[in-house]
Parts: sequence; C-alpha cells; structure tokens
Amino acid sequence: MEYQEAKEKFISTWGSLGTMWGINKAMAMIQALLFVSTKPLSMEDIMEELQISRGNTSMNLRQLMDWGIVTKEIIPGERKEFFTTEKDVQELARQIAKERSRREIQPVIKVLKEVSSIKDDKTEKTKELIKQTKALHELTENADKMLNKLINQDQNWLTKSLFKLIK
Amino acid sequence: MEYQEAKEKFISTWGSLGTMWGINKAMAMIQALLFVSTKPLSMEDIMEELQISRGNTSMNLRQLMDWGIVTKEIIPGERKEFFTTEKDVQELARQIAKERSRREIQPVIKVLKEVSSIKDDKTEKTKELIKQTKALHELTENADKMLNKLINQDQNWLTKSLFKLIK
DNA sequence: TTAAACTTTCAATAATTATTGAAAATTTAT
DNA sequence: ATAAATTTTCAATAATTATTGAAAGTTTAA
Repeated sequence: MEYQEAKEKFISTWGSLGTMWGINKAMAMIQALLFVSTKPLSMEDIMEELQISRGNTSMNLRQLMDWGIVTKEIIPGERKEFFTTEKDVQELARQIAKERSRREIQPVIKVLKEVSSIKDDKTEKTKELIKQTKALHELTENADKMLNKLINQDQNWLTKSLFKLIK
Repeated sequence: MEYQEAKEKFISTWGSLGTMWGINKAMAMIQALLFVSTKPLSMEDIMEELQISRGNTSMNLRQLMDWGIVTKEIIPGERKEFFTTEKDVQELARQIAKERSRREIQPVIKVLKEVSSIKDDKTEKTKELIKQTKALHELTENADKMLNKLINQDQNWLTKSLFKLIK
C-alpha cells in the first residue's frame, strides 16, 4: 500500500467510525486529515483534498474548534487562516471525553435522577421504574466519573489506568 | 412528576441519547420501554405505547435480538410473541460493549494496523502518517482490550473497576 | 477609504436514514 | 388441509441530517 492510498483509507475509515458514533463524516474526515498532516492546512487545502465545499469546510472546522480539538494557526505573511488538530492522542481522547460528557451524558444523568426520584406510590410499575432508572443512574454516573477523572488527570493517567485494568 | 410522565420522559431521553451515539431512536425507545416494564410485552403493546408501526417494531425488535439484549418469551396459552430486555444494567453494558467492539472497533483497529504498517519511504509525510496512526492504533487497542476485559469478567467487575479508578 | 482576499451564513438541495403499510410468508389451532 | 392470527419483508414515503453555493460579512493591505 502506497502513501496516498493509506492516507485515504485512514481518512475514510475514521469518517465512517465517526458516523457510527454520531459524529458527522466531514467533521471526522477533516480531523483525520489534519491529524496526519505535517503542516497546518488552509481551508482551500482541506476543500481540495477532501472534495467538499467551502461552506461545509467552514462549518465543520468551527465545530471542531468548539470541541476544542482544532485550532487556528496564524502563519506570518499569509492572509489565509490555517488549521491544526491536537496531535497527541491522549490529549485528543481527553478532550473528546470531556465534551461528550458535558454535552450528552450530564443531561441524561439529570433526567435519570429526576425520573428515579418520583414519588413511590407502591404500585408495582412505579417501583420498577424507580428501581431500573436508579440502576441506570448509578452506572451512568460511575462511567461519567471515570471519564471526568480521565479528563482532569495528568497526561499519562489514561494509559496507566488502562494498563492496570488489563494487566 | 407522575408515573406516566416520568416513564415517557425516560423513554424519550433514552431515545435521543441513542441517536447521539449512532443508535436509532425507535430501537433505543423499545429497549427503554421493555427495561421499565413489569412484564413481557407483545408487538401490539409496543406499537401502541410508542405509537410506531408494525414494520418498524418488527425490524427494531429483530435488531435488538441481534444485539443480544432482547429475547422472545413464550407465554403459555398465548399465540402472540412477547419480548423482554436484559434487566441487569451490568449485563446490558457488557452486551453492548461486546457488540460495539466486535462490529465497529475491531474493523477500525484492523485498518489502523494496516495503514501504520506501510513501507517507510523516509519522507516526512510518510513518517507522520505512520507515527500518528500507530499512536491511534495503540490507544484504540488498549481501549478495546478494556472493553473486552469488561465483557469477559464476572458480574461485578465493572463496578469494582470503576470504583478503583475513581476512588 | 477602497477593494481584493478571505470567511461565514443560510436558504435551497441532496443524501441518508427511518418509518410506514400492505402484501407475502409463517405459524398455529382446528 | 384450511383459515385465522401473527410476523416479516420491502418498495414507497417521510423525516432527518449533511452539503452546497452564492450572497453577505469581515479582515487586511495599500
């Protein structure tokens, strides 16, 4: 497999993985492209390489910046804006975990807490609803605590922890 | 908040969480409904309660069975088929982790391995592609190993491990 | 200030994914 | 074997989500 083929395979695989986990394809592909690029890329570069429109590129770059995994680079003497992504996989994982926790998991935990706290009228179905949502609440909260631990720890915590678990 | 409201809130929240993580809404809602039901439900019951069509219900029940988290129940004297979901959250988490690993993560690991093994022609861009996909390969493999550990361990391993990590 | 270079926005459109509903298939009871 | 009950399939349709492209907006250089 040659460089170009390998690169394309990586980018498109990353794109479809994104799709499976609720992340839009263009967004995942832009991140993948930047991830293996040796230098910052302009919007033109990205449009060209991925064959996507200016608007699409602009919107998805913005989203990636909102997620905190892509940053604008100012290149002296250049009028265009250039972009880079976090190159360190650990930091990347931390950032994604942080955002998914904040945007998606926390709101669900809130609802699970509410639902599992309804008044127990002693009917079987109410007891079941409370019991099951409580169990889910606990599991979700534990998983989320783990993510947050991951987010706030030093650089190598993730690898060390994973190693501890699998050893 | 009354029972019915709480139940609906739980089901629709679970549905939208599913969507965010690439799982279709009806599938997540059916699972949620069964999860808090006190008894097995028929297709009619599910269609009625979630206001979805017969075809949709049938297809999504099948998918949930493929995922191994919903099973058919035979109820003596009844002609219809009835369905239940795994009620234990730990087991549920294990099952989902197992399937997502098998269907989604393993194929990506395979591609990352291929891409990171291309011949190093000593150019900067090839070296970067190899380095970055190798790093991602390692991280993904570790995370997947953790998932598989989770899958194959005893019932309480998940809780214990999470506790160890966050304590 | 002006205008060229560049980026953002957003309504229109396309692509994808989910859902319906009715016909076909299957199962069960007699 | 027959037919009623039930489930599955799948082409058509609807709903959702992603993408385009051009107009509006912004920045920069002279």
